[in-house]
Amino acid sequence: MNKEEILIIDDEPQIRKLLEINLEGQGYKVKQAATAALGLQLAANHPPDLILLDIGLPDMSGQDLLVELKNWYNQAIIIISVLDNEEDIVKALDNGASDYITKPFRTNELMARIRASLNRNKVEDHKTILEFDDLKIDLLARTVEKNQENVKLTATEYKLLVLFAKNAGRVLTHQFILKEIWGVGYQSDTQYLRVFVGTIRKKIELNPNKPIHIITESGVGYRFI
Amino acid sequence: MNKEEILIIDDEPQIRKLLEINLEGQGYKVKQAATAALGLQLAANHPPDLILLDIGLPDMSGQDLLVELKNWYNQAIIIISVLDNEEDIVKALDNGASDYITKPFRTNELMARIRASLNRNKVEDHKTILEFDDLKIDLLARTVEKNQENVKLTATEYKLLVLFAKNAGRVLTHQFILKEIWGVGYQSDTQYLRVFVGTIRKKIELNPNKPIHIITESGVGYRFI
DNA sequence: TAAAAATTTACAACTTCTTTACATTAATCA
DNA sequence: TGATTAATGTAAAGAAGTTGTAAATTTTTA
Repeated sequence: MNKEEILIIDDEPQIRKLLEINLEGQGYKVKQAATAALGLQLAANHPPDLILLDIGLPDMSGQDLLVELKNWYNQAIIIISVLDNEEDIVKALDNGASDYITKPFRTNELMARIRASLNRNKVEDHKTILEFDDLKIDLLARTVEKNQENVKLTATEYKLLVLFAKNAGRVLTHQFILKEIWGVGYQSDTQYLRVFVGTIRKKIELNPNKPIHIITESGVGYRFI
Repeated sequence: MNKEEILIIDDEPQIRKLLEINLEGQGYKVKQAATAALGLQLAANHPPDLILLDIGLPDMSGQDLLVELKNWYNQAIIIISVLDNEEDIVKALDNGASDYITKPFRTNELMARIRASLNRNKVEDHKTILEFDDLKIDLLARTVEKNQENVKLTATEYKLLVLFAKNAGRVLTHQFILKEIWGVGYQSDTQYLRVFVGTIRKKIELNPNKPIHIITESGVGYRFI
């Protein structure tokens, strides 16, 4: 099998080095760019399987680069950001980043995220039956089963669950979810989300107090597994 | 056994070629059309066992062609679409498509879908008696029995019940049902549906207040079990 | 033309959505 | 760490939207 390629766009040489060593150790092929301009060029020349993008770049805002890339690059982009900049993270996720990780990061965790994102690329998101452990969603029949038993969801609950399931593993921001389900203009009604996530959890989680499917990412949104 | 025939309607030659090679490799007979007009003509001349229809055709909206075909063509139509465009897919399913797959697709998956659809056709074609617990529908004799007792249904009630029974387990939207039974143009007359579902329930359900066969999916449609 | 079926109307019953109030949990900072 | 603040979760009530039913009216069928 061919080595999977990962492009790192980050201005700090020591971070690049650290990532390079770890990623190559995992058997990935690594390319590097210290500036947004170079990163864009490398990505365009030979699209990698995944991009690691530092959101705080000197020559161009990482956000702009992200938007630029997302115009044509359909694979996973994982954002690297300093810890205390939650606003940037949320914005990046809204702009289509698939995941984020904060500096300083534990390399194990980053590697796991990378594997998950690469996997997701491979797995078809065109399936009509989505399965997650004990949970099964049949998009054609429009039915949901937990342990072979039919679960009755309202129209909105179903829409929400499907949105989560189609983006399994990804963090979806409140904003994004609200826009997708309720449309533009409801983006401050995060309370809806809490109520609906609550009712869905009651229906699909074995233990709604300790959800294993719909995970809360405090301050950001939710992640479905 | 005769080779099963599959008609491909797609304007991209390379997709057609790809499909042709794979399908013939699986032992199917393949016909091709690059335009909606030609596809319609070929289908009419010699109805294939299954149609693969690209929803983004140049000369005619794939949705319109789908509606056109569904007027007389009773077998499986699998939609191929570029975008994972929820709206288009829902619309296509409402218009009677049996399945869909988005480009780029893995051929293995498509082959599996085709086999499944062809199988379903066969089963449906051959089955002239549909049974669900205490309910028995004889399509040839055009009779319905509840606990061995004959149930008298009007023409519309019968059509509706058969539609439900043939799609047992999946949710049928109001739109879809109205189009199938009353035809295009009645798609906002959901009140018909309520009245008819009511009368059918009175005739086939043990307890019409707590239906076990025709289940309401509020805001969406009905599901038959 | 009479009977049956389909359509339409009106309203009751029910389900789902939204909102509010408050409890619980997570994040922050001295 | 523990107190404080912010974010999330839950329950419940009222509003809004959907569905069900009976019955009157129109259309079709025999």
